Amino acid sequence: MDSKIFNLKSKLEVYKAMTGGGNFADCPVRDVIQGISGKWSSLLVMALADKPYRFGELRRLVPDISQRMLTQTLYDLQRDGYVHREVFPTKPPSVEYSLTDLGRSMFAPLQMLIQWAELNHDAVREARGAFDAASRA
Amino acid sequence: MDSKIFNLKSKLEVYKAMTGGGNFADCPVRDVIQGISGKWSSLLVMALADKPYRFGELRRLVPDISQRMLTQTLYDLQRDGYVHREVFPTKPPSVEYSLTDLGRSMFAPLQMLIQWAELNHDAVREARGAFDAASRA
DNA sequence: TAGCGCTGGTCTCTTTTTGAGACCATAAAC
DNA sequence: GTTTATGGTCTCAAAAAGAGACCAGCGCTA
Repeated sequence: MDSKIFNLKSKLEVYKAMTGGGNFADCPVRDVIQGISGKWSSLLVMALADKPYRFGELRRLVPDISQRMLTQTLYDLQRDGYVHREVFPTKPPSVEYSLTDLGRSMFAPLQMLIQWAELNHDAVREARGAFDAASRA
Repeated sequence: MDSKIFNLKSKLEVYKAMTGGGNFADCPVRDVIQGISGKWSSLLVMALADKPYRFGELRRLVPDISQRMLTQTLYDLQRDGYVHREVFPTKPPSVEYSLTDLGRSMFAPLQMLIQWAELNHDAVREARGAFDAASRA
């Protein structure tokens, strides 16, 4: 195994060995991936990678997130160690959210995916269009 | 801008210009990212990156997915052009799912994230533990 | 001093999404 | 003739998400 990135074949074997059952349940990678694969998580990490933002600023930046989900997603990201939450005792108190070192470290590979998305959204939209046209026929 | 990966500051500006409103709504990256950030999507892409699998095989590989969600997630992945579905006229008919070129191309950056998760799941679990301990106190 | 707005939330209600599991047709194997 | 395997769909319950009212504290303004 000289490649830096293991191919998936061996990954599958590793998981099978780890979980003892030959399947993906309780896979640690799943645990981490699911934490950042929510509807809003990657978007917020992306925003915070730019610079720290306050609650209201994030709300305006992502206008179609509900206040409830913004609160909860930030809470989850904080719990998993990606985001730092700091309250400033102004009147009224303001709260600033920023990425931790772990968060920045995670953003690096996430950015690869974002870049791929940026380069390939035309291909995806085209595939979608073709598929829908075919299923209408 | 000599870096291959643009920093997010400029991304934000680009989106603001594109959407005209200075926010993340209708961002094309969101459109693509949300398609692959479902609970099961990345997991299935990961499995199919190994080799083509049949419906029942995937079901056994990911035992805690419901049949309904497996059907639907595969359908969505097929619609977005990541997965190819082929029916073999055996009795009973068998169906094989495989990654398309687009799917394989997307798996490359996804794998970076998977690798990060693999290397850092301890850090995440530790952060989670510390956070929960602190909030109980 | 009475109203208003701004802060970052929480609470409740409704709608959407997901999960659990029954059901289906076909044909081969037992 | 009963069971087994195929890849689904259908229905109903549970969980998650969205919409929007409400809240407390203070500053501003009229």
